[in-house]
Amino acid sequence: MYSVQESHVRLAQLPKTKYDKYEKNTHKCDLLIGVLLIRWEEERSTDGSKWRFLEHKGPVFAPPYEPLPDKVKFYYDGKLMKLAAPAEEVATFFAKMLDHEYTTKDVFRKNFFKDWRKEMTSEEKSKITDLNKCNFAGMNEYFKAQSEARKQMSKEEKQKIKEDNERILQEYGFCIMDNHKERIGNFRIEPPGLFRGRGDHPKMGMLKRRIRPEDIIINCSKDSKHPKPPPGTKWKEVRHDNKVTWLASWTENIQGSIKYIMLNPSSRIKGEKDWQKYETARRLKKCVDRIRNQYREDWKSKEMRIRQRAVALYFIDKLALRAGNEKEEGETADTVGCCSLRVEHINLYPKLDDQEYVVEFDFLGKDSIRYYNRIPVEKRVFKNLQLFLENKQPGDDLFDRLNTSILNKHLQELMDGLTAKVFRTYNASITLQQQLKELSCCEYVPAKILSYNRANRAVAILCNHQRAPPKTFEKSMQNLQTKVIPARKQLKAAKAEHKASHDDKSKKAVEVKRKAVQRIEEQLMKLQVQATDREENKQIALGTSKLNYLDPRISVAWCKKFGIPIEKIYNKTQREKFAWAIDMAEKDFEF
DNA sequence: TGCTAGACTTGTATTGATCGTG
DNA sequence: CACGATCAATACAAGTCTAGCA
Repeated sequence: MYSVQESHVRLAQLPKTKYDKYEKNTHKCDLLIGVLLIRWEEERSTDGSKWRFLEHKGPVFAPPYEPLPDKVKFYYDGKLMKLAAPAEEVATFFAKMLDHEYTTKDVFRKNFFKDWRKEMTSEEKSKITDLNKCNFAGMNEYFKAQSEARKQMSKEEKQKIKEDNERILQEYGFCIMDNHKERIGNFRIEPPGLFRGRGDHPKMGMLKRRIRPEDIIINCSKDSKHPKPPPGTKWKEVRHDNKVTWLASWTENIQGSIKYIMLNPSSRIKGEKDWQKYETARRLKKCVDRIRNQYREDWKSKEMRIRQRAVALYFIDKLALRAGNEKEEGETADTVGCCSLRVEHINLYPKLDDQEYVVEFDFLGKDSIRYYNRIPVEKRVFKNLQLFLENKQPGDDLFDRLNTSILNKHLQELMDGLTAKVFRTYNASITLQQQLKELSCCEYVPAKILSYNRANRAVAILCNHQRAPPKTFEKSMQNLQTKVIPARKQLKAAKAEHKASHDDKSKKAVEVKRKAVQRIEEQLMKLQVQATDREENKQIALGTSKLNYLDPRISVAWCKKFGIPIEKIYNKTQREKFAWAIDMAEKDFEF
């Protein structure tokens, strides 16, 4: 009926011709194949359907709760108490987190306690009225011992677990979409637990309830073998919607939002979408000058809404800010993006140090990561901002005549498929390309990698992808330094010996020493490069931009141009995700 | 026009596996 | 070979954006 093919095999075999027609209009590939592929492409996109055939085995559920052994004690107000399973389970969620800062936060404790009480029997409920009187220490110790025991398991036991996991992966971790076997991204249902919101989240500590088959909607094709629910249970629904890409979904109880099971980034469906994203960004490259001129003109508009739109777009373009959708107050942490900036988030300085018209940004963005930046802007922008601030309170919207929907509608008119986030993709990718051109230095491979990382870093800084310095940072830096010093000494010694051996005219010995010197020199250089890289990377996270913003073809082309093995830039998973680019891009690829 | 549900991308934190070293 | 450091994989939260409805 259909043939099953490994995804990466297909990617390696097929796309050359298929992608070529998008890369260059002139392709030398077989015309017939080209035509077929074009038809295949069109078939795929015209009616919005994402697949024709989809078969999978459904999700893997969290294991049922196993009550604690009797030796594990819980005390309330100093008195021993045995909890019934439902309340005990929720108590273990809290007990496991005792070392975490969360459990000291008022909001977390309050939310937890409220939801915990809902799981109690009426007797438990009447006794347990104060979280401060609960003693979870016994439970906490038990779980610590458990995790310790897991670490101490014998090789055989560990091997057994590994094999079991592998078996589950093989059975549930793949699906068949159209003619290919594809890896599923998250085939396990999230287990119950306490909700851990980021930042100042009003719902932190609430109980994330257990998901049952009755909560799950299955999506697959009619003519496939439908997944079976676990014995004695039923799915909420089985549907056959090929306009969407997900295999299963359920509604989560904290925010009431929908969670999905979808395919791995290595899958065709994700890869094509990713590629499309970068093609949109490349189209923006062609018209970005026009758009920039346009918004600069709009700074002078008679209409306030147009000026606001133009200034916001300028920020999105220049600073790579996110769009900034409105959020429901009290449902989530108070974070903002460009369109939702408030008066309190910026400061204006007509003069600051030796710069004019400086705007200072200070706000919490996605995941409550702080964005702090001071930048000089053009006088017109500055004057506009002053105007927007007139008669406003700190809590008022900076752009009161603008939201993401208005902005995106405008962008759509400027270019087909253009939205606010395309600017982030475009600016990230173009920055990488430029930086790679500027920074590329000597032939030494580790130094080349360093310059790649620097280019990557420039992007991460632009996108504000920060991280807290790793806890082990100082120590690992020291470790590196202690390696560098002996290497220096050795080098010196080797050089001296080398020189000395010239005298005895034993050519062989000289050669040996020369090699030794060279080896140590290389080692030393490698260490120094490593140390520099790490220092510069202290509080910047490179992963997010590498995975989501940088057109992988730029990196692939760079590798090909300088003969750098792709493995130095992308690990196995990343190579799978970017298989399309690795296959497609030649050394002269231009973003 | 505004609102919401839904689908999909992006992001950090945590967990698990692997690697290099004493 | 045990151990900690490091890197990769996983988990899941938090964004963006669209479509459809009143």
